[in-house]
Amino acid sequence: MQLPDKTIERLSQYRRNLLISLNKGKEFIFSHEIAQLLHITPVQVRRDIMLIGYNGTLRKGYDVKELIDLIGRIIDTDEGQHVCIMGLGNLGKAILKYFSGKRPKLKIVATFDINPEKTGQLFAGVPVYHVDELDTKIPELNISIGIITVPFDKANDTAEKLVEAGIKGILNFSSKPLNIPDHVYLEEYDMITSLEKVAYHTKKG
Amino acid sequence: MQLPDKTIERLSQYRRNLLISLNKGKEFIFSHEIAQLLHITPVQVRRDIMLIGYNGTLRKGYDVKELIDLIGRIIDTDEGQHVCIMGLGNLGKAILKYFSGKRPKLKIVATFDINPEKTGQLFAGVPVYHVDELDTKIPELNISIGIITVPFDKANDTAEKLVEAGIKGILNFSSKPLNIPDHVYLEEYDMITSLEKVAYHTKKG
DNA sequence: TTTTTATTGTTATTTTTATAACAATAAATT
DNA sequence: AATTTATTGTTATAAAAATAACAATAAAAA
Repeated sequence: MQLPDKTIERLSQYRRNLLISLNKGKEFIFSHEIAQLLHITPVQVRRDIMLIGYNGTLRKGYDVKELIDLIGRIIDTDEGQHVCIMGLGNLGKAILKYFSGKRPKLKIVATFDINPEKTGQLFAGVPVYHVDELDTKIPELNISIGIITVPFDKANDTAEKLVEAGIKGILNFSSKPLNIPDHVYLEEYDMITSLEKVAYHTKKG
Repeated sequence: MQLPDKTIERLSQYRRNLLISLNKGKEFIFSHEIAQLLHITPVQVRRDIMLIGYNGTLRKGYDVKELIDLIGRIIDTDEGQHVCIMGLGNLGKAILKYFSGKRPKLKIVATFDINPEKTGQLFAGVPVYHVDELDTKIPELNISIGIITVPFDKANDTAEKLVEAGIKGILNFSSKPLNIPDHVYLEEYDMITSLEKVAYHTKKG
């Protein structure tokens, strides 16, 4: 099943909001209710749900639990994936704390830094290794996803090391376009661009 | 001039990379060189540059300095804009430090929190006010952009307060779709979605 | 001087994404 | 029992974005 990128993004958001609804005791939900949660149109919700091959019940809507489970089967693996953070500066620490516990199937199991004052310790319960240990720790801890939070000028080196160590996907916070081979999935997450986009639109208004 | 959203995003990235090239002493640059920096195609670069109405020199390329200046005139205002951060937790602190000094035309001039242990002090040289002071400080400090880093359940309240205080644009890190009127520009910056997107693509590979 | 080459600028085409239209139908209402 | 209504699922259309095609031309080479 080949899903559009934008659908994947929305599925992630559907699931998070559906979990909240489920916790509130909601068993069924209409497309227009999901749409309202995300501020999009009901058509788009139905289309996404169609694309993942789920069927709701006419006049009753979608079974919240079933939909959550299906989205999970699309995004997650059964065993979950292990994640590491490259660079334990302010941003790395913030991201580590931000994610911890939020997504059970995506577990941050290690962080890597070059500063010997940080390495060998635990931060927020997660071990801090030296970058030199990457080659052994990535396979040993079965890490498939790396989050890069190192400074601009170190980003490409870090990415190359991750690729060499056998990483499968990278989430890049460094605002530096990375040079990695096609078989490694790369998601750029550029704060400066986002803020400048707001600046542009704010300027006009 | 009505520019596509994606073009704006790339302009921001062009500028950052052009600044680096300029500092290395590069005066002219070809579309394929810019493309290489960002890992996109030269056609896309030329098209973006066409859209902003700039003209390069045949066989010589684009004047780096002129292009940087033009992008600045598109994204920034002459006087620059003032920015505030809502919530001084780990993420808020990391973002504050991350941005400080990076963009001279977008200056973080205040942070807001509800914790009385934090308010009334300085963090990284920026004053921390209580959220109750929002209504007076936003106009007083001429703040037009707000960055939301508060937890999920406080996000909508915070956004509403910003809107009431007269904010013009919001960058939302809270992973919570916000309920704000159309005249306020909203940019969602959802880390969890980004990570789950990587997870989905990594799973397949 | 003439030809070739490298590069820009722009129009045309394709692909991706979102929106609209609407058929099907279970449930509710009359 | 017949009609209306609300909702899903899907196909059709439109909009946005990316890519391809190519004309124009200055510079370089012949």
